[in-house]
Amino acid sequence: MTPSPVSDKRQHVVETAYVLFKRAGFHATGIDRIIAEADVAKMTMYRHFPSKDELIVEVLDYRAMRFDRQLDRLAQEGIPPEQKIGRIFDWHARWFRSADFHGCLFAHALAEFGDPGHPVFKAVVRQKNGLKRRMRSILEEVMPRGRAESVAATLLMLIEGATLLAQMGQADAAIRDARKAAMGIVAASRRPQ
Amino acid sequence: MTPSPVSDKRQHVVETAYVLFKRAGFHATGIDRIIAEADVAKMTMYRHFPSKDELIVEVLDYRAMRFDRQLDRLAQEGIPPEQKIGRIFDWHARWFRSADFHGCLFAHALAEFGDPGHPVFKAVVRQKNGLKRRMRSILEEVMPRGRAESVAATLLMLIEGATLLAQMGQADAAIRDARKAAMGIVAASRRPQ
DNA sequence: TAACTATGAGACAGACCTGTCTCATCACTC
DNA sequence: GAGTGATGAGACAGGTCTGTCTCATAGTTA
Repeated sequence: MTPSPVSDKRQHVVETAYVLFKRAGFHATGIDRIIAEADVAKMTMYRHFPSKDELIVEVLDYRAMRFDRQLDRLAQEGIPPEQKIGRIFDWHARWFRSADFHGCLFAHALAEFGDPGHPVFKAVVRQKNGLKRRMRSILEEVMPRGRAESVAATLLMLIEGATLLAQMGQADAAIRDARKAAMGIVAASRRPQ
Repeated sequence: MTPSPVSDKRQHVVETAYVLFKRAGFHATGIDRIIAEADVAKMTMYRHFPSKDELIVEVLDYRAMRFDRQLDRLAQEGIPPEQKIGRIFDWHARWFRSADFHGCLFAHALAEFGDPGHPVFKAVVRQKNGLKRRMRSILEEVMPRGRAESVAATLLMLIEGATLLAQMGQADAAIRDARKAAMGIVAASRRPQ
């Protein structure tokens, strides 16, 4: 069997690193631990990723891509914006309840890499702005652009806050309250039909 | 001069560690760096704090106390709850604009110490619940207890989300949108006078 | 068969980590 | 002057960190 042109070892390292970073954090997870868990030689890892930082960026970008694809699948044409936004909150409710939930990897990355010039920081900003943009374009169906931007930012804050509360063990109340607040805000800003 | 009964070296270490943790994170800040910056012998530190983890908890508790005292000073009897809540958001607006703002140290601690049994994790939960309780007791003046709990949680989520967006360089828009949403939610839940 | 590529295995360097230990010093008290 | 308690200075242990290096091996391709 010819291995796939872009090696599957590479992807395996990314996915293993993701699990470990999620559980223990970035600085606390050593390269040795990653290669042991992935059952891969150290040089194999360093041939694919020139440094740990670049591996971290790769892991974040990979997760951002998976996240986007999942939300893409939820998006269904022809349903009202309220329902589209509601599905995004429902997705988070399911995430909070999942077995291996440990909070938001991107928020955690921001905590450990606070320098705005750092590639990891930039990867986080990309992901968060992506989610905001997604919600904004949904909202633009029923409100002017500037208003949609504001409401999208508010919804993003509710989601981020809910994720933090969920990590502190208040998942159910958090997503319920956040969802309710979000629906109220969207309704209040909606252009009357 | 007799040194104060509870040594001032101890407090000096706490404050130095706070600045370093805030800038670089917890794992990335070594003991050697802390004692160098505080200009203190290593044994002096370890005589006061049995381990780095306990120093971290001390730093967090110290910051939580300072935070509480600052919000206490803002609380003025006789003004309506809306205004009391508004002042909390204003406090955050000023914080976001301050020179050395690097996001929320407690949220960062949660990112690096995700084990719910860890003393650092518990210190974070204490602080966040404290802020929620503060807002809840303000809201109970004008709405029933259960409603106040829900609204307080929502305001907390807005604040946490705004802090995260502020760290990503969107401080002004974030606090403006969060404040506006908060005021709307409180108004909608207010028991009519 | 020969060449090429990806990988495995692990030694190694050099730095950094937390935490312990000893010994000297200094200020204050009795 | 003797004793006491807090501190300074730094060596030290034992471990872990990232990243580099060499050499062997296996599988595919020409």
